[in-house]
Amino acid sequence: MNDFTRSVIEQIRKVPKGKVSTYGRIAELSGNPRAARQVSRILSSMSRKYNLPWHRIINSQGRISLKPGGGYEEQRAILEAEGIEFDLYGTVDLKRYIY
DNA sequence: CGTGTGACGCGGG
DNA sequence: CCCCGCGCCACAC
Repeated sequence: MNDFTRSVIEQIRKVPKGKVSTYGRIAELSGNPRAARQVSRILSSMSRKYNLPWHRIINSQGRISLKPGGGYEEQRAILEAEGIEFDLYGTVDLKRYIY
């Protein structure tokens, strides 16, 4: 595992319950602003093993990136259980919930 | 070693 | 808001 990956795991773990962050933001904090895609890949392949709060990472538009039937419902349910509110378009107010 | 694939992001229509 | 294109990048074939 490289330094970037280690940093991504560390940064994701810092996002507190009731807050969210974005793939791009985690990538920035980890030293590579252009690696948002890698962050998403790390989440999908290592969330279990490294016990990551994967559900707290959404896209830059404030929307869940998983597809309906592909995890969307689960992620949304967990976030709502943590107090995150979604508008009728499935968008969360990043100004309010970003970490 | 090319080619296709995303849990991405940004701009534009 | 939706849909596209383009750039980006590790990874599976």
